[in-house]
Amino acid sequence: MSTRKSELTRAAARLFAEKGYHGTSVGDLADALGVQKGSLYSHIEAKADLLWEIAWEGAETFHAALDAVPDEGPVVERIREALRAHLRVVAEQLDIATVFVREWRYLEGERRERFVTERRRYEERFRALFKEGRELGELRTDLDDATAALLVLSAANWAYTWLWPGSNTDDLADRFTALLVDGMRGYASW
Amino acid sequence: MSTRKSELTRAAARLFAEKGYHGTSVGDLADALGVQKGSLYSHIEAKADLLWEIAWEGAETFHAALDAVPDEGPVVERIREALRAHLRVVAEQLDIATVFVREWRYLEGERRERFVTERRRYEERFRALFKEGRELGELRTDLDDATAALLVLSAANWAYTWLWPGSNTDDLADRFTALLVDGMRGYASW
DNA sequence: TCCCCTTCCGAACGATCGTTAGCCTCCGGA
DNA sequence: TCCGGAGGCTAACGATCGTTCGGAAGGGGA
Repeated sequence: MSTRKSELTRAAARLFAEKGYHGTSVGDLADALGVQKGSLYSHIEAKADLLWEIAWEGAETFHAALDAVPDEGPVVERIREALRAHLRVVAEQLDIATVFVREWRYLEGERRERFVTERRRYEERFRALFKEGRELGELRTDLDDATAALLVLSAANWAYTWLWPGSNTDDLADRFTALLVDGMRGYASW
Repeated sequence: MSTRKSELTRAAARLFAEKGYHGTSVGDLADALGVQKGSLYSHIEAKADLLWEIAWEGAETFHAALDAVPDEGPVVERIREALRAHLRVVAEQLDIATVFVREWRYLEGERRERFVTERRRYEERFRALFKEGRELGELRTDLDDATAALLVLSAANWAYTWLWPGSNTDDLADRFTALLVDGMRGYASW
């Protein structure tokens, strides 16, 4: 893939994240590259292609980050690593993450379905960790694992609104994990 | 305010939530009312007015729900009630909540600033609960209250994506609260 | 030297955008 | 009975939308 094409994709990610997909015109994209809008069609067939490429790249990036989490060892550690991995991607690829979380819904047709499937699979991978933790007894056996997973996924999916590129995401992920594991009250009060 | 005007606002909330503000045309709104698009301008001066009205109504609704939470009594109970109040609004006014959480950013100028101020104030009200809980010793004294608040606010802000109108939001809020208070590991393992 | 490939230009396309205007109809109150 | 205002219609406005097209510049490989 040529350099110019990837410049376009990067600019599109930035503008889609900033102004939304429908709020960004092909003219805006052309301006970002210092080029006439007609010229962009040497690189793409349609504006919708850009949205698809960015959203799909996001899916691949998040899945790849999760792949690096071992599938054995203490569950709490793996949850911590999974959250670290996710937040790291958000902070390092904020534009792509934003499109992945918020703008994907403007995908149409078969692409939309493919994306949704992949997104659901990603969330399932998270959920499985909590379920496993409960079943193995590493988390409390009466844990409502679906609710726990929902809480973590909410933090993960909302992160693009408050994370900024320089954040120490590992530290943040650890604090979230510690909080979820030990609770807000702690042993001191009981 | 006439009935017709409120019908328009309701339809706009639904369409903005479904297709996004920029993804919804004035023609779409007119279709929803079974009317020509020019006719809408008997009720509004501009499309942007609708976005403002809906977003602001959302702000008022969420604040009003939080107003019903007592400002004394056990902090954990008040956090629970605050979360209940929030989730209830989301489930009962899903379209408005969606605009409040996601579409507000297409507001422009002074309206945008006013909205952001009000939104920040809402989140501050949540944060204050956790801070108070820690300071009063009702939550663990070494609690990272900012992180705890962020976790709850993430769940609250993300809820519009998975809550559906018939959900038992009180029950859900209680499960979130219990999880946060007691943690995922529980006394059994320590 | 020639040729191809990438990249861009400039101009234009039809479609759709949000908004305005003038006119008409209907209905409730004076 | 008349009047006024609310609400809707039709038609059109200029602007902007995403996209197409023919041509041309430029550079690298043969």
